[in-house]
Amino acid sequence: MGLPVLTAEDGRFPDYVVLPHSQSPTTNSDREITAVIQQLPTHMGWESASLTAVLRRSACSQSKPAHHSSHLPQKNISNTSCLNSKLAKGETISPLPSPSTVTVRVYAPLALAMLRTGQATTGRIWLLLRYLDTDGRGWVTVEQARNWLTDKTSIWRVCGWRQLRNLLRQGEGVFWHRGNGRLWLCAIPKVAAALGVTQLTGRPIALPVSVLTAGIGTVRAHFYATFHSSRTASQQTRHKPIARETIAAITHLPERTQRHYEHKAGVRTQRNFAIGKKVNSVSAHEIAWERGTAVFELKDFLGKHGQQGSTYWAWQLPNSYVGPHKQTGRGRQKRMNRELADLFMQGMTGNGRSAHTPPPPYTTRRYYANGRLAAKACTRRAANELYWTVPYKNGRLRLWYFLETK
DNA sequence: CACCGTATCTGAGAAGCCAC
DNA sequence: GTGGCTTCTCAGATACGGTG
Repeated sequence: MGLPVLTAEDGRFPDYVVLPHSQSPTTNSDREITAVIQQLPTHMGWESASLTAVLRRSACSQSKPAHHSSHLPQKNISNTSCLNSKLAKGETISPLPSPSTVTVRVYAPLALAMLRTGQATTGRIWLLLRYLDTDGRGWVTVEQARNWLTDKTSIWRVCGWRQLRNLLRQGEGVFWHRGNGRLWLCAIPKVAAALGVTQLTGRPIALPVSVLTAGIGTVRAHFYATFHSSRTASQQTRHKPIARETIAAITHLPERTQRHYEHKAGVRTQRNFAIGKKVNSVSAHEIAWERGTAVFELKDFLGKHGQQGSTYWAWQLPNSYVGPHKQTGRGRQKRMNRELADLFMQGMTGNGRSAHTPPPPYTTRRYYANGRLAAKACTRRAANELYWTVPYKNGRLRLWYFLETK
C-alpha cells in the first residue's frame, strides 16, 4: 500500500495530537491512544510501509537536529503539510480520529427504508463497511469486518461477534453477498431496490460516523432525522409545516416515536400558527364549522398585523422541522436513480406489479415564503387555502397569514 | 386541533455459555 | 466456526393528562 494522500476535505484525518519529544506513551491515556492507533484500519495509512518508514526516520532523528526535513513539500497548506512538518520536527504524531467530524453520505429514502423494513441494524453495518472500505474495492474480508466491528478495543465496535454473525446472515442478499471469505458490498441502487425504494429523492446528508457507532436507538433516531435534514433544502422549504400524520405516512413511524427520535437526534421543531379573518367579520359559528374547535381569538395589542387592538381568528398549524445534519452534494444521484428505474422496470415485467407508484400525500403546495409567491399561486388557483409568512428572528414560533382562493 | 411530557409495559435485540 | 438455549437490557408503543 502506498502513502495515502491525507486531506482535510474528506474528513478522514481530522485531528492530530502532537506530543513533546520526551513524552513516551507511558500514561494510561497514551496507552489508550496507542491502542486506538494500533487497531485503526490499514487503509488509513497507519500500517502503510511508506508512512512507517517516515515515522521510523522521524523517531530515529529525535536525538539529532531536525535539519533533514527541508526537502519535504512546503507549499500545500493542509493536513498533509502539517503532518509532514510535524514529522520533520521529529515530533510523535498520534492520530485521534474524532468520528463526529468524519461523515458518510446517506440518502434519506434509503435510511427511512431501513427503518421501515427493520433493517437499521444491518444497514448501519453496511454503511460502516462502505466507509471502512476506502479503497473502493467493493469488498472487505469477513475477518476485517470482525476486527473492526466486534473487537472490544476497536473504536468501530458496534456488537459482539455472535451478533455480527446473525446480522451478516440477515443482510445477505440485501446489503452484501458472502463468498471466498469476503463480504461483497452491494451498490446503493441495488440496496435501494432491495429495500423497495423507487427513487432517491431529496438531497443526501452527511451523517457523522460517530452516530453509526453509537447505540442502535441513536442510529434509528438519526436515520429518521435524515428525512428532515434532506427536506430543509432552501429558505422556501425550510419553514414549511408538515403534519405528524403526513410524516407518519411517509416514514411509517407513529407520532410519539417521531418525537422521541427528534429529541434524541436534535431535530429542531417550530410551532406555527395561522392568522385568519377579523373576529367581527366572521361569526364564531361559521369559523368553528370551518376550522373545528382549534380556533382561538388572537388580539393584536401592538398592531403588528393591522390596526392596533384588532382581534383575529387564529389556529394552530402543523410544526416545521429543521434536521441536525449538513447536506452534501448530490454526487451520482441522477445516475443512481436511472439505475434504480432500470432495476424496477426489470422487476415489473412479472404479474401483479403496478407500473406507477402512488404520489406522496403532500403534493399540493400550500405554504409560501412570502406574500408575493402566495399571491402568484393564488391567481393560478394552486390550492383552496394558501398560507404565507415573513422572516422572523425568533425561530421558536412562526405566524402564517391565511389566504382563501375560492 | 396539534403538540408535548411522563409512566408503564412488552418484545426484540444483544451477548454469554456450551456442545457439536 | 456455527447454532441452540438462556438471560438481561433497552427500544418502541401506548395511555393519560396538560398546554396554547
